Amino acid sequence: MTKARQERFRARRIKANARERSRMHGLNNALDNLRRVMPCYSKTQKLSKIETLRLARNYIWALSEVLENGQSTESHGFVEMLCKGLSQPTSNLVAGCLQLGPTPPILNKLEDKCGGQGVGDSVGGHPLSYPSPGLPSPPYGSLEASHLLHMKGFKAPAFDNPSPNECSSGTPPYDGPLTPPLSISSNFALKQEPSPHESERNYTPHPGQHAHYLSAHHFPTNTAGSLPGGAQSHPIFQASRYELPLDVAFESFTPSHLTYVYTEF
DNA sequence: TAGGCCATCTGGTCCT
DNA sequence: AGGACCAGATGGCCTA
Repeated sequence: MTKARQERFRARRIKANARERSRMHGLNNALDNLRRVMPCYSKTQKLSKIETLRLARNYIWALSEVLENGQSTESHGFVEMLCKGLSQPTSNLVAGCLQLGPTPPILNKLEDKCGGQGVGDSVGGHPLSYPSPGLPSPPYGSLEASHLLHMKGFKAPAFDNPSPNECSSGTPPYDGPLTPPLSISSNFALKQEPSPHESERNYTPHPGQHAHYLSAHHFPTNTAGSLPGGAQSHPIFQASRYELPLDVAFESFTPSHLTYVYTEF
């Protein structure tokens, strides 16, 4: 190879590198645009590329369920769909965002979408972006709901019993094993043995999992008064052995109650 | 310090 | 020939 040819080759390589850089920047810009329309968009706490794609898939799937089956965006199932296959930190982030406050950001986004600008039209802030009333500003509070599901052993039912008919309108093809489920850390002293409510609720414990139940002694006494319905009237306090499967607890108590319990421990 | 994530470089392949 | 796309390699940065 002559020197002149080497130089031509080098110049071509440099040009190709620049094009490749530019191409990747375009790809990243597109990915960033996608991040902006995802739940829990934050400039300071960016989702990774792979998590963005996974969340986008889940988001489309979940919104399809909303449209087709009328599922509530405030339901536990909606959050489960969003979190499916996501890493635990991302799941916690999403769950925390959607379970805090009176108005799910998703709803705000949908409303904004319908009445406002199109995606990508905004300047200096996306039309679908945070915050919504009652929600913390990014990076999403300190311990509150962003940690709410960070509890060892919690496993949402939909994650546990995957089946071909798991979703009436069709679960999106799953591209690999799930990352570890949302986990509830540690301090719930939890039991492996069946709960009295297990059969009633058709709740199936998971071998090797823990943190299945929440019972009265998990609630510090000074929080009892804030339980829904009042401490004495609430079933969890009516019997010393009364226990709630965690998924049921999540339906029964607001995030603030559970957060309170969690932080107390 | 290991692992995750990322940007960049590079060579290969395909298409125009 | 040159551009687009892709995947592997590499090194930097950050965090647990």
